[in-house]
Amino acid sequence: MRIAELSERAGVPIPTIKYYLREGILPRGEPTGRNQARYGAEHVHRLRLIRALVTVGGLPITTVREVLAEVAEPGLGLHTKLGLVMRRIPLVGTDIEPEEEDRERALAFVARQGWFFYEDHPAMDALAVVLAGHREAGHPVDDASLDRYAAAIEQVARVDLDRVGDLPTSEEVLEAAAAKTVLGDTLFTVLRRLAQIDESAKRYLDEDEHRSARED
Amino acid sequence: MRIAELSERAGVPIPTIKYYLREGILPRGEPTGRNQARYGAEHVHRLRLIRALVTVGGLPITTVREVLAEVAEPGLGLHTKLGLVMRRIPLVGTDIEPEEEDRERALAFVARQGWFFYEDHPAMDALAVVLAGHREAGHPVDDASLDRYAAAIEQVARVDLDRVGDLPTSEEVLEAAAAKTVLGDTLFTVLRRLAQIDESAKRYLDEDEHRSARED
DNA sequence: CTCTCATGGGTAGCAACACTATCCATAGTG
DNA sequence: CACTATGGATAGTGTTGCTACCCATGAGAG
Repeated sequence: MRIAELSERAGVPIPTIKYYLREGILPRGEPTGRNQARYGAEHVHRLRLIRALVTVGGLPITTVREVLAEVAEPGLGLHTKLGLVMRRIPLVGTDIEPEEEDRERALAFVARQGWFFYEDHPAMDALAVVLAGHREAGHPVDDASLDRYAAAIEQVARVDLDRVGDLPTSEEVLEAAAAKTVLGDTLFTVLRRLAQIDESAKRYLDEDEHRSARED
Repeated sequence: MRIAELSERAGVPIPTIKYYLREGILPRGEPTGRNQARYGAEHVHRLRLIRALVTVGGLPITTVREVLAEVAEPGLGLHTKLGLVMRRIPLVGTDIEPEEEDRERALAFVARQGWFFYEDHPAMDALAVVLAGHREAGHPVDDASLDRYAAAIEQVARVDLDRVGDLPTSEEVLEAAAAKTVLGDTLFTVLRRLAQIDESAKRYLDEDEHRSARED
């Protein structure tokens, strides 16, 4: 197919497709002449993936390029490779500089959970930054809450990894992992909000009704 | 204190403070003359809160204004008010239009969990959008995974609401809830990444080591 | 009281980001 | 053979979150 059909099928405007081609996040089609190229189903799939990562996952274009390039790069074991892909996905817009105190809490936390971790992993930095952010905002997180979160999150990570492993090629595993991580972050945020609504309703809804009854 | 000291204590440059004043997300100081005003500790606190919401939570400035304005607005019961504050916090950059199928799955999901919900709540739309995103990206989420996520998230929401309720004034409760929701989204993402690393290590690290041993 | 520098307030400018629009030589198509 | 579509490049646009500059006024040092 040519660009018009690709645009049609993926639901992405032609100028945007050209932009992605320029940026190297969508591979060029197979050239069939000086100014013609043929695109395939994999281009449609890639475009839809990019759109989802950008709009739903909120990933910057440059990161999409890095992540997809890393996925395509062959070699190494699955855990190692997965780790490399994950490192590309940004976690926090660093501007807040964590104190030593925050870094120590981050380390103590993972140690307390008995989690396997790398001391210099960006996610560890990010944890320190987030703890610092809470503290600076005047709403610090206490260790007890952190530990209760951790117990729940372990379940989540188990689900995350469960279905991914049995895909045929390691490139498919990596793409699925990247997509499910990025989109899963958003999914997760949404589910948390829904669960909060439920929890808040269970705790305070009666109260509110009594209150508005009193106000009548 | 005057602006220089405020800037110093909050760690925010003077031009940025002026910008926040213009945008109405930082209240004006008490005027002491035609071009003088006095700022207090509450301004320092507010500035730090704004910085955390923007840099760690990734909230747009306009949303910060809306959220803080909503928190300051008095009246109504706590659940109702909390709901109004939460509605201000954006969940997804809508560009993907969910299919009927996605909306139905979203509704079926909350019904299956027995969660209290509002059919037209932005979080319900967001869930449909996220499900659509996964599907369009070629990595749909199955109901079984969704349900397992839900079980874990219920725990999280319980922790979220546990410590907030016993603050003295309802404005404090609301600010805390808003801050912990926004910053908590980021915290959560980071914890998930750390838990994924642990889970991936537990599953694949041995494999990787054997593999690199074979490659020696 | 005067000199100097800081302040509040406003307007304009800037860098990054994610597209869009325009242009042009060439290809495919009726 | 006319005429639209294509690939490729270069330039422009709108939004966001600041940053720089300007100016009249005010505070504080000497």
